Amino acid sequence: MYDKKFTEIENKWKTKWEEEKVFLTKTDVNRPKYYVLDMFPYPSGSGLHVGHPLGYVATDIVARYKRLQGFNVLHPMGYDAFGLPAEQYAIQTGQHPAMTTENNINQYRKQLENLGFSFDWSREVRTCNPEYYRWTQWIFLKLYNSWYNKTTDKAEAIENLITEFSKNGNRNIHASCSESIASFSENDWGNFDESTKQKILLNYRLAFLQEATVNWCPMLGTVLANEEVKDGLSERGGYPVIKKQMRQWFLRITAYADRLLEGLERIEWPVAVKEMQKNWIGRSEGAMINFSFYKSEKKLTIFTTRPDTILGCTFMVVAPEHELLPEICNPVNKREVMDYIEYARNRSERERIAEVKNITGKFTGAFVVHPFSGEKIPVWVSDYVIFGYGTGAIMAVPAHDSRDHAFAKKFELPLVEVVSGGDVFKEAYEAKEGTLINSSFINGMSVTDAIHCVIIKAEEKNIGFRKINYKLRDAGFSRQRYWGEPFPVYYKNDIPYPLEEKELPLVLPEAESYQPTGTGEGPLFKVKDWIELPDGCHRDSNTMPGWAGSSWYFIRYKEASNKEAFVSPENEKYWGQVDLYMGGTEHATGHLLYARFWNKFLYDLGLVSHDEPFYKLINQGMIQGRSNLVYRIKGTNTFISYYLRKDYKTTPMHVDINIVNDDVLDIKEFRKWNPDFEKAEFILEDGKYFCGVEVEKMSKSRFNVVNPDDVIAKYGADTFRLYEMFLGPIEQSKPWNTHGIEGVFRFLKKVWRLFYDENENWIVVNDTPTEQELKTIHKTIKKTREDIERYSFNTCVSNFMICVNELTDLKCYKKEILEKFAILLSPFAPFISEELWSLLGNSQSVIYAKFPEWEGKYITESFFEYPVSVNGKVRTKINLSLSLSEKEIEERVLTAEELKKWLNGTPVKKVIVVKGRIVNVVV
RNA sequence: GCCGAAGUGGUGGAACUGGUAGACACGCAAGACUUAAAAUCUUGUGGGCGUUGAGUCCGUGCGGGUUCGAGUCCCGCCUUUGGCACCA
Repeated sequence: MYDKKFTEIENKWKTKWEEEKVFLTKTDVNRPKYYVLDMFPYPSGSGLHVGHPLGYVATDIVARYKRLQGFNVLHPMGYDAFGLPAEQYAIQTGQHPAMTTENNINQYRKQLENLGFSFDWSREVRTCNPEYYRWTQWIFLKLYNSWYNKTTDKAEAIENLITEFSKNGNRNIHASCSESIASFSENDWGNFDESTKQKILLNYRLAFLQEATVNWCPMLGTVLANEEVKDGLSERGGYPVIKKQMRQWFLRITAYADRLLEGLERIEWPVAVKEMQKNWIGRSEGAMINFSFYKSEKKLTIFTTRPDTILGCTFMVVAPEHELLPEICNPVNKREVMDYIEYARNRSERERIAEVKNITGKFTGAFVVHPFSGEKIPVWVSDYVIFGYGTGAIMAVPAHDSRDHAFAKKFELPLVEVVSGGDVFKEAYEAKEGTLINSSFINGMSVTDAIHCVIIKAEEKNIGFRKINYKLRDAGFSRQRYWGEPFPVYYKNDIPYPLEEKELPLVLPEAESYQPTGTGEGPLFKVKDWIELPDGCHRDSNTMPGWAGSSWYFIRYKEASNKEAFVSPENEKYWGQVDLYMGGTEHATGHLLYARFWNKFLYDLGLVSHDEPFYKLINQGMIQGRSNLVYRIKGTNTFISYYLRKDYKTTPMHVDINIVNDDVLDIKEFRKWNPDFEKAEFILEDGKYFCGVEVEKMSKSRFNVVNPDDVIAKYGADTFRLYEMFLGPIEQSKPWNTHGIEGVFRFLKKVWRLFYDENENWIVVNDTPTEQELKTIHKTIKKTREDIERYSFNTCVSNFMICVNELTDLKCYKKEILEKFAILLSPFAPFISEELWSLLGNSQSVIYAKFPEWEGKYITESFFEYPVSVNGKVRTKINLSLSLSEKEIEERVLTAEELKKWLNGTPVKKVIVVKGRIVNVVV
């Protein structure tokens, strides 16, 4: 019986697959390739839980399916092994992160192997391995040695730029750079000293150092990326985050903003992820417009997306950090304004967000002159204007912007309606519909026309120009951390210089302490003999962020063993784009954006062949935990059963789901579980203690983690795989619930019984299949193909069940049929399929089999039972030949006896016949 | 507030381009086997009315619309969920 044998079968094939290296993949230009990839895991200390494999099972099915179709399939796995948790653990326990990481990886590997995945382990990568991060550092140096040429719209070597500078200065250069650089001639360039040259070049490099306001987390002692900060708190740990000025490495992702946006059109990704990336990039079209200060040469430049409302501008607002602020302040207001700047600086990000409704600001005493109306307009300062976006200054149009409206209301500033259509005294009218009023030369125009007209006019007057702005910021790339890639640079007189390629990898040195210094230097700062170089130069004490290694690992898989290059051109080209990429939504704006950026950069250098790395993306849903709760009556050691708890004040507590059965607590085990509960009292109902239930994230602290190893021990990996697929569509999140697993297990037992009777006698015969049997199997082949192609794995499993139910009813034990079925099942339940395949007399593994083709002649029906409806309601069914024409069907239906009572003599208006589908009679 | 996704039996879900709603499975109920339990097998299972059986009405979050025909398309609402949130 299968239920006694599955462990033996699974162990047998696991060993055999490994011995025979059946999953080893080699480049083969004579076969079409298929690249199917999972987002590689961070090997955490708690191992895999049942949620992790969901995506892996799906990709493994696709990988095995594509192999059966003759594709050469690349299906690798590796580990995102650098990162914070290992380091936090090291700080707590003093164990080297390399050690704990290695242990965790071994644990993961074992668990993954138990699940029967067809990974080519010879290609495994670990981002913390020097042989891997040597190339991460190499790519960093490529970024450092490149600039973005806007004219050719791609990254180019920095040498070209230097050559151009020495020929023509920077007058012809159109580049992405940090700040606008004063123009210089070829002579100037020649006369600049080394330090000036390097500082200028840093402005152009794609990896560059910059003093910048960063998210500094004092508790973690590190800088965090925007996406690591949620609501002003660190995502990890939930500690407060403040703004701090620091010199950091940045990657110039903003140079790629437009291409990152455009590329989304050419890939098949979930709309939600595309939307998120679009929002994150945040492209907005508008204009830069200068307002001259009253009786001054100085200008205030603002960015607006609504130049049409310019005549409705009644005041200006600048961010507290705005550089002009100190000089433009009227002496009378200066004191107050300076106090305000100080106040704004000391407000943490969290306070600022929490107090959005608390509008603050000060009048600077300065005025600008309206470029079109000539009116004198006051300039205010407020922290509702963000320094980091646009120019850090805005023209306020209270009638048509709700933030300006609120500000005007609070400080009693005037308001002028310029677009008709709303009640602007009540609330700002922000719609782009309506006619311009009170607006001199644009009166009567539509919003769209007015926007265009104002920009043209501003360009004519030389006070402004069309401008596209992005929310996307250059990516901070320094972390004050130990467990990451060291920067392959050294500093001489505070100027960074790259290491030579042959000096790579720059290996992470041993450290005595992993504690952050707290001063903004990384822990490496304390490793003096590493950080300080004999010639007086020094290294960077920071390391790269977690996403560095994961931004290109999908390329390394194409040739993980290459010692001379990050990948050879042949292998890169052969495996090309990732055809299917599976992973969680949590990487929508982090990993997936950075990986696209790095890949586009490598594409510009001609190092990869596709500018979009991942063609098809699927986000697998989360498997949530199903927690159980017990309720302790406050101030006592008495626990009250779930349905009785309402009359008491109780504290809910998570309880280990392993000592709960069908929500009933095992009191004996509970007493043993924690010494505090040894003497606990219980108030029961029907002699049972019922627990509460909550569906939430699976985590150790909630005691709701289900380990796949336990499920596999009880039912086997095949059942586990089938069950995870059977739960529902792959993209959907769902709670783990073992109730249904029996059904899938039963199914495999039923499969087994098509080969063996209840006394374990082999019952397969070589007889010729009947029409019915052929129909069943060919129907299933067709459906399985179609469903895998659209990633509908749950319906595949249903269809296997239907097929087996039918074959069981038909008592079909025929080799010809069962052999086909074993192949169909093999991507989903590889172990049992492999066993049955070999029992059927095949000496080679089922992975070398050919996926069966279905033939229309076995499936085509000659008759169809037409549902006949009258006025859209199904009234009867009439069995008719499918060869009948629509006219003939109509005649047969109208004369049919069964329909008489419904027609009841009423004249028939119309008959709709859909061949092979339905007949509808309209009366 | 803005943007996106989704609401189908007691439960997970199916229904691909509008064409027999509830496939498949869980659960439940009844029965067979068994001293008994488990396992296995058989039958039933959206709701109401009716009933020996047939029958018949209602039913895919709610209200409207398009259509011979709507779970599916359109409009308006409600709920759940994910993301963004002073981005000018």
